[in-house]
Amino acid sequence: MKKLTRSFYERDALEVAPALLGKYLVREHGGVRQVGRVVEVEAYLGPHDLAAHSSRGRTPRTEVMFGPPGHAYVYMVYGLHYCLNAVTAPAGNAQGVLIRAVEPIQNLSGRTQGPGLVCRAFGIDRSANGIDLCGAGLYLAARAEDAPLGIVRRPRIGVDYAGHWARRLLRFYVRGNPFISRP
DNA sequence: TGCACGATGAAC
DNA sequence: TTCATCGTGCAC
Repeated sequence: MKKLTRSFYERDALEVAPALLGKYLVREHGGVRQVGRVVEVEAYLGPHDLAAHSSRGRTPRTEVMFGPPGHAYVYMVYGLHYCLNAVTAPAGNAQGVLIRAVEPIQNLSGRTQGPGLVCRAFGIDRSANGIDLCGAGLYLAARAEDAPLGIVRRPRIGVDYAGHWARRLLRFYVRGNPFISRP
């Protein structure tokens, strides 16, 4: 497997999101290696995207989003769950791609069909916020034989408050994959 | 300093 | 469809 490099992330989230499908999310800690195949993602396009956290400006929480690409933006939702994003585009653009679901490949227990469940299965919490995805510990990687995938585009989930941004087709998933959070 | 509300998941 | 649960962001 080949770890994705900074340049992979240094592009518009609209481009990075579908490119992440079929890639592998890897976490190595305590001598254990967990692997999941990314099957569902959402793109958040920056401060002008009213569904993106960065649309409220640079705050302590969104600081990482405004930073350099290839870093993990992890936040808590509903006081209960964590969500993992990869920061994309050059620093200051405040874009990101939310990892919504993975297909379990190695050392993952429990369901992984939803952003909160992905973090739970990988043991990802607030302490992972800001981690460099181009380093060790937590990263995304590609396999050599990368067969082309059927990709489905849908509106993002849980962002109905975002006006017309809620209707844009910024959610991407692998066609026919049984591990997506919902059709 | 207080308060309304989530980029969710599970139960009913 | 409802509820759990708490950090954030914004209104006073």
